[in-house]
Amino acid sequence: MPELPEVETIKNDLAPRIAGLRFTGVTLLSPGMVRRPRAEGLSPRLVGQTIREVARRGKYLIFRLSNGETLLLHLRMSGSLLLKPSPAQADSYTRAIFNLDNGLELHFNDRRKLGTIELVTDETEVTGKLGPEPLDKSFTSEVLGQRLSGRKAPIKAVLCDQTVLAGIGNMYADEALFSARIHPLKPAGAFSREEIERLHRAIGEVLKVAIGNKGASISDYRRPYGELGSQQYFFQVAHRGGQPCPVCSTSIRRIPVRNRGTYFCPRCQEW
DNA sequence: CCCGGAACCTGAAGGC
DNA sequence: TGCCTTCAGGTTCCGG
Repeated sequence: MPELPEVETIKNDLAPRIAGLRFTGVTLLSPGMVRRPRAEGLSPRLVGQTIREVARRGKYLIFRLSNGETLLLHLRMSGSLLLKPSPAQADSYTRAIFNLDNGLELHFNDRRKLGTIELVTDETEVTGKLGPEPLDKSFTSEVLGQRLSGRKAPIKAVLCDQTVLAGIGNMYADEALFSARIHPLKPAGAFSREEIERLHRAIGEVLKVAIGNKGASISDYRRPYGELGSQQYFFQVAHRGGQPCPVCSTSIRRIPVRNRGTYFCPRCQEW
């Protein structure tokens, strides 16, 4: 599942290969994934535009275009972006093909069709409600404390709320909470300053390590040339239910939080 | 505003 | 072998 480290890896892989290229065609195999404009309106507005810049905000992959407009892709749970030499064979999960003027094709593959494609004049129409970027210098532990204050929902759920903090999802929320030794069900607004500082540090470290490992290929995630990430081999608790905690060897538990599989060590993360 | 649950979507995995 | 159910989890919507 692509979260911040996976999208960051895709951005880093794609940017040097496609920045400066021009879109020469778009084929929509699952038009329903286009949120705006209407699917028929996408191609006329996109074709002919040059990619000025490839960026990331939260879990959105952003293509800033020469005419000032912005193409935003979201991979949701099962999406991937593959860069292939043209003509490339679409497979059964290919939902959109973007042709580029140097003969490359960008394939948006998505088993479950939950990914989204948006082309907008003002990208804040899409990203405006996102919380801070967790790796920005301006994201301090004070900011984290302020964002959590007053909230009674489980910290795990609040960490996954993109309007609170952008880019963290199920896997990295579990990893950050383990690293900070915080129980996932504790109310988000009830932490001491020391616990918030621990959580803040854990979020930064977990994300940076995962980016260094090029993301986690738990299910469908692939890098643009089809390579896997390696972060899945280094997870401490995520997707490791029943296995021993790497710190204390207690069996890692899996509980539902907001209907999401949540992994934690009941000893290291005592209530 | 905040919270929790359902819905979206479809292939993979597991039970019988 | 095959049918059926459950699971996966990012986001949005809805009711309380």
